Amino acid sequence: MDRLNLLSFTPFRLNRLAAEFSTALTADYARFGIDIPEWRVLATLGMHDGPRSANYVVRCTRTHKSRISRAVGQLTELGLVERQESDDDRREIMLQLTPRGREVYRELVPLLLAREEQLLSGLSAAQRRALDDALLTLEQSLGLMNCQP
Amino acid sequence: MDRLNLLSFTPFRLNRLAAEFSTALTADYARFGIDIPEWRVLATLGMHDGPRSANYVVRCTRTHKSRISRAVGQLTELGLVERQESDDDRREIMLQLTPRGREVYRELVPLLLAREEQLLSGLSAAQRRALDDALLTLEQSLGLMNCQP
DNA sequence: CCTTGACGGTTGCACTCGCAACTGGTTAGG
DNA sequence: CCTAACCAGTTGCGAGTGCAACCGTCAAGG
Repeated sequence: MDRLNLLSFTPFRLNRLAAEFSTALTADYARFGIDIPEWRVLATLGMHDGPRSANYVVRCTRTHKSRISRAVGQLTELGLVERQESDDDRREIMLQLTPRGREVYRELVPLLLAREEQLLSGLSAAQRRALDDALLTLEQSLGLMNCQP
Repeated sequence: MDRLNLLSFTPFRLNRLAAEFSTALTADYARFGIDIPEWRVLATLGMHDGPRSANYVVRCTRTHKSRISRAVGQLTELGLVERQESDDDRREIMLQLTPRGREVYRELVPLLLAREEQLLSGLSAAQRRALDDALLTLEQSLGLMNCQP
């Protein structure tokens, strides 16, 4: 076989599905004036209680540090995130949600989970488990799952 | 549960995996001086023998027409694709691979299939079937599978 | 100490992309 | 016919992104 069916080519399929999911979620972000990179910062900080360094967000989300830096700038401008330099390493910038940021997070999470549910609604429970399993295996084999502080 | 674990949030996971796959493939494209959108055009034209309209590529790949237009421009400049206006509808631009384009396609396909295989190598046969099944169901439920001429 | 290399974060720059406006061509309806 | 709405494809423009260079800080070794 010297031809390639684009529609069954996994990289293309993942790309297209990811794009579809992203644009669906954008509707929810937009309500709060933020976009994908800002959401990633918000989500990472929202997962924990204490502050986390910008670099931690970079490692967790596997997003380029310049993108994170600009997203953080945007979020502080919106008053959702606070920067404060670390005591033990003055290079690090520690980030944490402001009360308003925590509030936005709490409002946003159910919206996004509902959106995810809607997007996955075509899948049976078994299919979801199988998808989750396959994605996890891929993530591990590609080394995407290390997120230690 | 009022928190969201980003690492198990499907849109994020798809996005990250897709990005990982894309950058892996870029190494192969780059050898021929092309990038993702150019590859999509090449792949779509390569799947068939006769010429196809630019709009057909747009519908098949679900890529914005401006992106396709510029990709086609790039490919014609590289001598891999020929444009010719259609006889029965002079708005349409019919596209087809040049001999050189077909040659590049034939060289590129095995490289990309090998790369896909490498990326999926962590999955068992059953996992691959399950992944394929889940992706297909998602594609159908999102209406991504219509590609008629 | 001082130097050297590494690291966290920011920013200038070039590039790509999506949107919307536009061109030229087609179709339908009065 | 003629006009109006629509369609295929192109392009100008603004927004966002990745890269690389940069700044200030830290840690290791002489």
